[in-house]
Amino acid sequence: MAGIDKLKNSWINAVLAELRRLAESSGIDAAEVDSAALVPGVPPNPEMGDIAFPLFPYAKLFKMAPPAIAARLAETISVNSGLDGEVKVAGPYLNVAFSVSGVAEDLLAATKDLPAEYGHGDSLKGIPVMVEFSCPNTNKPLHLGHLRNDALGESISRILKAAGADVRKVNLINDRGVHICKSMLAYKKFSNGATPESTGIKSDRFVGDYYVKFNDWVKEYPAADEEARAMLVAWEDGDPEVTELWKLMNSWAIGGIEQTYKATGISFDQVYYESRTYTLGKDEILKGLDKGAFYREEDNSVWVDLEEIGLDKKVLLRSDGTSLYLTQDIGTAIQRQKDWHFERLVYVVGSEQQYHFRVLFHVLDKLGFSWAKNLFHLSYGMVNLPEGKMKSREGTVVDADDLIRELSAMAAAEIKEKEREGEVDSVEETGRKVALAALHYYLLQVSPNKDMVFNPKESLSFNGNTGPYLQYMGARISSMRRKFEERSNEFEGIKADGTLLTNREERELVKQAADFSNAVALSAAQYNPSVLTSYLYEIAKTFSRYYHDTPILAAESKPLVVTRLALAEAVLCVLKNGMYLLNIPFVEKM
RNA sequence: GCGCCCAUAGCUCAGUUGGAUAGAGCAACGGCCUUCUAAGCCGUGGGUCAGAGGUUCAAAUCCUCUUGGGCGUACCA
Repeated sequence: MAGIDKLKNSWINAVLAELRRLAESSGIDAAEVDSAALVPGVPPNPEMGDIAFPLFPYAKLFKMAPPAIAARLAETISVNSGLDGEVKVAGPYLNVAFSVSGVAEDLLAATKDLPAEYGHGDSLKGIPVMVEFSCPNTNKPLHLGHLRNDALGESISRILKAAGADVRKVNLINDRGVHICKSMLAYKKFSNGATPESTGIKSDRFVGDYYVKFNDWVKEYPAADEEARAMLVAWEDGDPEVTELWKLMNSWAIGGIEQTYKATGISFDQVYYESRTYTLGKDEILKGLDKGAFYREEDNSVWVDLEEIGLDKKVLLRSDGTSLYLTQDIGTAIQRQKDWHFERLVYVVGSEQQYHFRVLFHVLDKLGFSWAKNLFHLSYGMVNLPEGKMKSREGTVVDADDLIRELSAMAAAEIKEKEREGEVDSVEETGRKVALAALHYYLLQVSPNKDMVFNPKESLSFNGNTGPYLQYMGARISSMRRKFEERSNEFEGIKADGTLLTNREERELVKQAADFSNAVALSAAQYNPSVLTSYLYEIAKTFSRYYHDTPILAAESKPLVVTRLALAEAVLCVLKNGMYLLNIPFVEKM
């Protein structure tokens, strides 16, 4: 447990002990003091203390007004507890301003040399968690909606891992179905053998363009739909020519998508392909049928009755015996459990599929799988434009590659405008990293379950509550470190001393930095990276104010320089590790 | 129709699980670059937390209803 949690706990125990003492002296059974009712908070401003105990819940028991209880506790608590700290009565609250020097010492020791594990915890220690995300189609390139999915999936995977879980990231590529055949058909009809190489078009976009062509074509030639379906049948029969084309176009689509993953820092431990999983699940359904979990209709289709969970009924096998999306997901989940014994499986999938996952989890439970209770749908809302939904028909879909390219160019232009070209290592590379910071922060600062609005103009901002702001603070501290290194001989043998950190911002920074692992744990428990975006923005802002007002390298004594720099490095450690959890690139210079 | 989700400043979003005067960024206005990067710092204005009831010492937060919006409710994925 971090120093700050220990300190808080000892004060909680001290207040409880004091409450019991007060009870006994008032002729009340000390067992009547409800420890669960004592929920400490944080005073509205730091001058009022570091921890607050609202005493309303005890008014009834003591038949005293809360301010009177606070006053009585304050009289004796310091002496009885032996704890070091200033106790302040603020109306019905008992506030404590404790000494942070012990916390500061722990913090400076724990963050020395910027260990990448600082902030990691064990709230999910050893739990194998599989996280599925992205799941693209191979008929078109990624768009803004995928970027939210990818950002959430990658970030929550990193967060769960930092909370101690054993995480396995998996993708399920939707590489079969009639939509793929549509691209293939249009390619056969219109390409004249063109390739991504011959045209210089990014390969997933190249495939997507034929999907668009198909949709134009089918308006004039409705039989194209029928031809696409026929092609799917030929594919399922293993027709060599169709299979060959399918392989070729899939390799283009997937190759292009992988380039985008690389550009955005997304990766997977294992990739599943729907072309190989789409027949799974059938046997399991038949087993369930034997056990009486499902029932067969006269037309031979198999159904599950969902009345137990307040829903209707759902088909699991078509009358011709073939699988559906749901059936495949059942089979895939079982297959994954065989591949890797997860305790939890998190599906990062849009909120429009909530119904699907309720059914999926329920069916797996009915089939008797113990792990079915730990399946979780991390449902996220849609990304809309200021004008409304993105619509491919109206061409308002924001392409992922285009967006990243535009953002990167804007960031690069900003670097030039600020005349920092000579300072950064590479304008292009730094611009790209700043762009990703803006994008990922923007997508992750919103609670996942909510729909969000993406305004292409405003969202591209690099000022204020944004990813680049975090990068900027990191770069500033990095810069200070370099300057310190140049003069390090002046400070030989001088050690950081936590007791020197006494001003308001220093105390705040110590407390905030010490709280990092709690923020990580909370973020993991809630499957919500926005907990971390808020936390990091707060600490960055505190630091920004601090170094604006307080000289660090020019502090009045050498021990103070060393100590303040160590504090800055503690903040840097938090920023760096925290940004990693949000997939926001760290930059030494910007 | 039924189910799930959402509604907080002009705009985009937070709000630590029910606690102190509801916060931040953007936008607007006003200050601060011979001093560790001005992608910054400080300040001003801006709110009936959609509305109405209820529970509670205490509600943006929990419950009910109403209004407005989104998404589902396929032998599609």
